[in-house]
Amino acid sequence: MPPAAVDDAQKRRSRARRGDGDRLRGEILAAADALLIATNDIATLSIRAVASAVGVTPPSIYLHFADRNDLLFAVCERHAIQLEAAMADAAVGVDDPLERLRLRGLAYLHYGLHHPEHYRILMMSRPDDTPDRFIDERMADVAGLLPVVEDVRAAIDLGLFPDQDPLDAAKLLWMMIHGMVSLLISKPDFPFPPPEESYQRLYEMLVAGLVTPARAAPDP
Amino acid sequence: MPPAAVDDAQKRRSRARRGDGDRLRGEILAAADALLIATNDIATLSIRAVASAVGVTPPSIYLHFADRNDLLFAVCERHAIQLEAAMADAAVGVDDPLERLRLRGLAYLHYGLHHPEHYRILMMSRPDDTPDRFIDERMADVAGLLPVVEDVRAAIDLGLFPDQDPLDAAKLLWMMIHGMVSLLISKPDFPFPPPEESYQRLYEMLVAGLVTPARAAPDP
DNA sequence: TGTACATCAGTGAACGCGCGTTCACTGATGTAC
DNA sequence: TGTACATCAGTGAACGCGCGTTCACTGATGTAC
Repeated sequence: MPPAAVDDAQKRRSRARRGDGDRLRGEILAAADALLIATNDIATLSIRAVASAVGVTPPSIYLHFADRNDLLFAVCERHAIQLEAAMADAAVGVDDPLERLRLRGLAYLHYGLHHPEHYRILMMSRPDDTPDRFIDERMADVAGLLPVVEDVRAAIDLGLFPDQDPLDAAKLLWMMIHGMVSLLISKPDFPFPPPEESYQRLYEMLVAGLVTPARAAPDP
Repeated sequence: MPPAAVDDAQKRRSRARRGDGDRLRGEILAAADALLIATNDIATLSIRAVASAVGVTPPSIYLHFADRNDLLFAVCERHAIQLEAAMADAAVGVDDPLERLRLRGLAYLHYGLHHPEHYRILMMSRPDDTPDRFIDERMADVAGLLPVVEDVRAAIDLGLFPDQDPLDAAKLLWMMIHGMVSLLISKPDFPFPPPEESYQRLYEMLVAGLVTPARAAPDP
């Protein structure tokens, strides 16, 4: 006789034990994530689709999430954490602040390209589609902005960058890498150069300036 | 007695004359545009909503557009032309290629900020939401990229820029200004510096480089 | 050890909605004679 | 100038769909005695 408690998850999940009412919550989030990766379309993340992927009826979702928006919010949270982690890992063991910045940006680029729909939700949603309060307080972390600010500050302290507001500089860097990621995502058929190449050129442009030194810093 | 042919447009439009079957088409596009500006949400651009705004029944739309996607495509076309015109006007009468580039970018920024939903459709849509074939052939013009390429080429010829592929450089510039516009649109509550200020700093960064000259071009 | 009861994770059916699209049609406008 | 007819811009009603959400419920799990 088959063990009844095995989570077969294919057609009908086993009922949660009294204690772990939160088990379903985790499964819902995982299913939503998988669905998002599979379809690459946030519109397919309907309550019904998620419920069916988990093997549960739609009303069950409401046991764990107030409404669809709340579910999407939770999914956002996961991705934000993933992106932050990727950016944090990228700079581990590297001392040069300039190189740290380059690597963080590269990690950001890769995250966006490998999780386009996640990135789209996080960074490209219509503001009113984003769950309430997600932007204001969370956004600075979401973008992984704080470590970048630290790197910029370190670069200034070392005399690598001219003196400037590190936070403003970090925001500007965010804008630029976001431009690259979001355009590559939205226009996949446009003949952009390979992402790594574009990134390298962006980096060089920023470091050296676009204009030939003769004009940038005229010799007296 | 009131003239019967007056287009009262409020409740029931007068029937088009035999010749100008295309009259309705123009009215549909205008209404779609107005609706988009008013609601700032492409989702409200349903066949029904547009028809009702024009004062016509939904099936009438199909007399002029194959389907909803086709209508959205036509709306895109309008906006693309607007954006191109704004960028073209911006550089009129200016000789310095660097200044031309700066002004074109500024016009792009302003267009995006003043028509966020138009910009969103043009540049931030999920690729499969964009009407077929709009991207590939049209996109280079849509972004107003060709004039930018010319300016970059001129800058190179004058020795202002180091020798490089002008088209690739233009694509990179596009990415950067797009990053600014799209992030400002998507995160209106995030404490970015004022757009003009960010733009000025971006421009300076590009021209002079982010890194202090000492490191960028070490003196022998 | 055995029974009555409370808990609460998950169900099944239904609601009302707005949507894109279709179809057979109507009736004013214009044309041929 | 007058009448029969063709054209075709626009209509009205309906289709089938998937959606978010609600409600009263069921029945296995755990607890009290």
